[in-house]
Amino acid sequence: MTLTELRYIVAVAREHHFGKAAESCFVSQPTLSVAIKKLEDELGVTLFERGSSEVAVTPIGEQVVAQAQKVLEQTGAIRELAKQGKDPLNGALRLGIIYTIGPYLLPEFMKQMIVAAPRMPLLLQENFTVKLLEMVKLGELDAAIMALPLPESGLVGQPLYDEPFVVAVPREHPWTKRKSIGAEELKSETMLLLGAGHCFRDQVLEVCPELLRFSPNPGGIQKTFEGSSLETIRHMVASGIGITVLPKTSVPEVVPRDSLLRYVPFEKPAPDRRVVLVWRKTFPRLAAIETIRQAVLDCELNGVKKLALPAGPV
Amino acid sequence: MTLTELRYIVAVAREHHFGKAAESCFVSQPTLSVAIKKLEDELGVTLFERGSSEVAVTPIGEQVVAQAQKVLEQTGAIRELAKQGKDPLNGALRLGIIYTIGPYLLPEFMKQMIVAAPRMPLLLQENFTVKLLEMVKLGELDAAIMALPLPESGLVGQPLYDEPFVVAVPREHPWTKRKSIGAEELKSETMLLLGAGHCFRDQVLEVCPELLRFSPNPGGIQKTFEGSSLETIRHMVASGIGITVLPKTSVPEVVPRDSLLRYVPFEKPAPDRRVVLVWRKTFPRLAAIETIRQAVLDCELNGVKKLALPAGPV
DNA sequence: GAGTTTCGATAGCTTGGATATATCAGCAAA
DNA sequence: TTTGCTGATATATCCAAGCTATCGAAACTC
Repeated sequence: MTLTELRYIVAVAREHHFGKAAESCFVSQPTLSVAIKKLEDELGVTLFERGSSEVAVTPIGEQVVAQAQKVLEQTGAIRELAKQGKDPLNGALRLGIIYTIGPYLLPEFMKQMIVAAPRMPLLLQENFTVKLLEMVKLGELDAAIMALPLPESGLVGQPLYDEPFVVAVPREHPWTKRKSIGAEELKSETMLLLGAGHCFRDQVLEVCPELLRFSPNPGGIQKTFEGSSLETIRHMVASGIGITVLPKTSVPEVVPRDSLLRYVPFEKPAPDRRVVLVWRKTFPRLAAIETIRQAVLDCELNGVKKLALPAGPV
Repeated sequence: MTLTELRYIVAVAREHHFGKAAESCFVSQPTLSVAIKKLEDELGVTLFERGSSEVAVTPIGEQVVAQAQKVLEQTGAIRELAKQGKDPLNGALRLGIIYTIGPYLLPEFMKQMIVAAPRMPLLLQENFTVKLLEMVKLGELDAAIMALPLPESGLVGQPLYDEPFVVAVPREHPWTKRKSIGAEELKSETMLLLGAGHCFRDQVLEVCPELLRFSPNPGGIQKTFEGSSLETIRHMVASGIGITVLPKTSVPEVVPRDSLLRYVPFEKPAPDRRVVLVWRKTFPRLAAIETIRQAVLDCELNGVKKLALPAGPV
């Protein structure tokens, strides 16, 4: 049984005439006759009673034709589904993002995406880098935004932007007078850090490895706060416990006069981190990926360097 | 799009593995891969995301596969329909029968049919020969039982039995003493006949053409009763208006003592009529036709000669 | 890290079936 | 009897579905 044969019998039932049915199917009359014979043989029933100058549909033929029409309608529905699903920018996309980027990138990013891909709702999830990588790999997420460096993952990624680090100090801190800070100076201060798992913690330690020498001494110069976020760290800095390092995108463009914090850049070349978009190499909706990348690049981001580098394995 | 391709994608969605899906479809893996590629190209969407050591179904793929399953179920329903409709003795059959046979054949015939083809209900219709022939020809009936001779009809028929005629007279009629009657003697009596359209009327006139010479004289020896039936004629004979000729099957096997009628056979060779079963040459349920014929032959019919002659054009 | 295994994609070939044209056979009307 | 219409049949052609063999990438093993 083939869909073509079903189309043929529906046409004959409609036209009551093999020749006209063949014409309406854009095939020759013998083609249609043979095909219907084949179907009748396969089903073991006579669908049409061929009389001279008239073709009658047998009772069983009526039933089969009606069912064939249903089948054809349902195949039409498949095409319809495909047509609607054809647009890669149509349908939800599951996007992961790390904790230290999400709160600062998403507000503007979502505005861009709603314009760029109004029919692609985003299912967002904040998590740690390693967890996001795993979820992308398992197909639980379609893509994720995170920062380098990444462990070997078998995924592909594309750089989005480089984001410098800045030092955040209390309003009364002596460094508020400074134009810039050297990385090695951090070790002389009480440094508040995110808990293990946050990649940003590791990135900061990378900038000033000497901080590690005092770890894991909770009463020492370096303090680690598990389960915390950059915002809670920021509040702690405001209270005068210590200082911290923040990614530039988390710092407001204009710091209000009454803010309890002040931000001081690093000496050039300022340490930074590279933010990338990663996805499975096999993910089929590449246009969706590109739209996300473009939406990020279109965001007004405080002091970052947008990148136009090719995608590659990460 | 083909049903085979739909089977393939359903298998892949089920197995999450091209090789196993191919195996379950009894084809080679390349065959299945190529077929799915072809369907994806035709629909313009990616149905499966081929990763290393796992195959994921895309969101649109999920929808398409679900719809494909519906289609396959519905095609299964076609096969099911065909299987049930395969038996020619399954499903109603529309049978016509002439007025002068129906009341006498049907009681026993229906008993036979219920045994021979319990799943083939009969839609019965009594009418005149010419009307029945027309309806069979137009496909409004599937078959009909009637008596020869027939006008050229383009149908095929098969003899069932030969039925002798008998003379019916009032109980007090002098012919009740006779062993047999000659056809030419009828013209001396007041003859009651069915109205025009009843073939039996013509068959009786054929037996004794001299009756026609007095027609259409309503006050004469021959009386015609339009809209009547053999039973009403019989009652009129009982009342003594005249005599009539009846087919043997309408005469009870044993005539009750208190009957107002008596039946006298014709001289040998007794005039008779041939009862046949007719159908369209193209009618596909030949087994149903044969079952009907056999059921008639199995009937206990009063003094008829069953026939075993081949079918032929009538 | 080299070798092995797994899995889907690709290449090349074979064959069956779907299609076409040409023709036939049956039937009805002229 | 002829003519025209209908679906069936014969034969040829060609595409596509199928196969085997092989590749390339990735993952696993030792």
